[in-house]
Amino acid sequence: MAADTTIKDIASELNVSYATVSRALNDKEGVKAETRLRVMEAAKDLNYRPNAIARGLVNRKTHTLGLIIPDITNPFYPEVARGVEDAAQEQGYSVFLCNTNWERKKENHYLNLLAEKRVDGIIIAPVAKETPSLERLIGSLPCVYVGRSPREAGAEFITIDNERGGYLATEHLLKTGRAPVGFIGAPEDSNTLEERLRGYWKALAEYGEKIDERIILFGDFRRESGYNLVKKMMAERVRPRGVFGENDLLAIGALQGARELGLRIPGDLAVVGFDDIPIAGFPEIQLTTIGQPKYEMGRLAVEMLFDITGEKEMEAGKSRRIVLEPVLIIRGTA
Amino acid sequence: MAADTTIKDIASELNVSYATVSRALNDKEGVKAETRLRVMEAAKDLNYRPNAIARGLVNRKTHTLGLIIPDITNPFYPEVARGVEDAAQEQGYSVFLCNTNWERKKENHYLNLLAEKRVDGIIIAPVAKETPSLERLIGSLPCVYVGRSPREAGAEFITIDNERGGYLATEHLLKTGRAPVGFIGAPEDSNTLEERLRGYWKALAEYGEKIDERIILFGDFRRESGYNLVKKMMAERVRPRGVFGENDLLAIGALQGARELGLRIPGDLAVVGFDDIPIAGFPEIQLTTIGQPKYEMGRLAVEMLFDITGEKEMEAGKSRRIVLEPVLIIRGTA
DNA sequence: TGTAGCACCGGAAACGTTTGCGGTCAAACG
DNA sequence: CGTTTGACCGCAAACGTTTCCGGTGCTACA
Repeated sequence: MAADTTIKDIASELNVSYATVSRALNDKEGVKAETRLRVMEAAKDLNYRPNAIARGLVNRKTHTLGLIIPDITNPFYPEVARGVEDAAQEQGYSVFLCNTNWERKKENHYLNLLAEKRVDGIIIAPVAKETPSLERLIGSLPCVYVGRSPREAGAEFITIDNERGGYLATEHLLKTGRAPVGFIGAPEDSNTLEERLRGYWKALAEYGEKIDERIILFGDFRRESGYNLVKKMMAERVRPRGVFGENDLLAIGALQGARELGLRIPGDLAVVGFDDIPIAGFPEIQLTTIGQPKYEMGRLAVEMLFDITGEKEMEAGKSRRIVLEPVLIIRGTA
Repeated sequence: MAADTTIKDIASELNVSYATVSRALNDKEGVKAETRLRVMEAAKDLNYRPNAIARGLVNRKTHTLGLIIPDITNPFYPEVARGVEDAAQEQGYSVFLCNTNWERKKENHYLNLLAEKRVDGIIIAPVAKETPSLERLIGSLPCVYVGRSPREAGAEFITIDNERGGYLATEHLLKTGRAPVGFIGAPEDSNTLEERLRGYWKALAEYGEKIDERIILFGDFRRESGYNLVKKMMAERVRPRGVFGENDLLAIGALQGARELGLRIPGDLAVVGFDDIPIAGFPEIQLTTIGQPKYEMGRLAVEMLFDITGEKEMEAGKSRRIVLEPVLIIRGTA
């Protein structure tokens, strides 16, 4: 709008070259202390604001990160978002927050956009099992996956062991005598489904239970889905006495659906979720679940990114391909 | 990293000037259909990606918005964030999400950063009653406030009538015979406190109750604060039979603290909150509260922004200074 | 055949920085 | 007094685009 004052304005005001102004403003050497002072002063007077766009063009660096998440409305993601934002800001970076709403098309769109905007790196919690459009970018744009370990070798990631998490959840249900236990999940090819489901299968197998497709139900990631699915599940002939929800929102929905059916929790039906979102710990909910260090994962993702770009090396001994150990948090629902 | 291919690469590949390439790529006229095709093809072959930085420099437009919110972890804000993101994306804009963590220093920092990055506009849910550093920017950078009406004339905003909301909440408590009713709020100079508190006062006055400082308590914006504050309040000699929480998180914390004290809700203590975050409607919570159209507010904010910049006029009749009517949502806690 | 008009294209400036290179000037050295 | 040195600074190129202005060649008309 109102024409910004540029480095040239300062230069002509002071009768120096604008190279000098640039040097003065950036604390580069080769400019007299007095000149530097005059420049600083003029800059303040003229209300000068460096143009990060121009700067980015010549430096080929934008000091900007892209963060792609599927659903900012799911309390899991804001937590990791805070982690990445805090860590990024500490290094003077800012972040583009992109919400894919679980749509691959949108994910794709944002991936391209971020590449065009020449962000210095991307952190992504992908929508689905695979992200082909990203794989094409890798190599030209540093990237770390969070929450899922990507198929391709060479890609960096931070995640927890989803299979083990699924196993732990199901095992807990089984160990406390809740067979048969059902599964409530998101759409078939979602990012973490497969692994968590595999953990579920594994526990079933280990405890001599067989897989029953009638109580393995898929919907979407919203709470309502858990609510509907549990009702559907309870209408089957095999009535499960335990349910494992792929995430907490789903599990909480299941809780609510079950209660509406008149079931007592955990007496008639035990429920365990995944993520340990803040609400899960509310006294009114007390959801048994699998914990993930969300905020820390966000931070770590940024650290890994900076390690790749050379912006800042990680502490020795830290890997760029981290899979964290999930922990079972036993509360009231199982 | 791997050197990006530029418009010049395409040009030299095809033995045309890069002006022509630019025209072809941007669907400008003045280039033969056949040439255009050849350019498009070469662009695809060379995996060309327009450089938004360079583009932004010459166009003086970044197609980027800044969104500043105090706490992405409070479910209120992700909701409005989704609104702005969706609306922005529809016009081909992306958004910088900045989280101030209720710190004015960080807010300030981000304001400067966004200005340097030459975003095309800013949407801000401010930390405090006043935002001096922003006021200096206004005029050079289009901006709309959300959730609070700024002091200065001329600034655009979308908010609900916080005073009326506070009034409605308190009135409901009073009308149902819950006097004395206490107030739980955030730090003294927070963005919405004053107005909501004024509504509280007004209702008190209207119902012949007098203000009792002992049951007007301030903490921060987290749930824990509500939890602690209600306990403190209940230790006073004047034992309130109703509490109005400045936001839902606070109110829910109060709920939990009160229950832990052995109080029955709403029998012994009635609680009403503000915001109507998703959890408030959970069967386990059933918080009576004041509703705000969060998502819509986000959308409207960017519409207003685009109206200012001339990017896209708003529908006729819509104002750029909107104060919405709050609605009381009666559920189980009052 | 000369010329006006038009479609297509190229040259070059501009956007606001950073930075390599070279120039000036004074001090210091022989 | 001449030369070297080093501190300070200016010039100009570069980053990757867009866009204005003009030039070329062709068609169509007089």
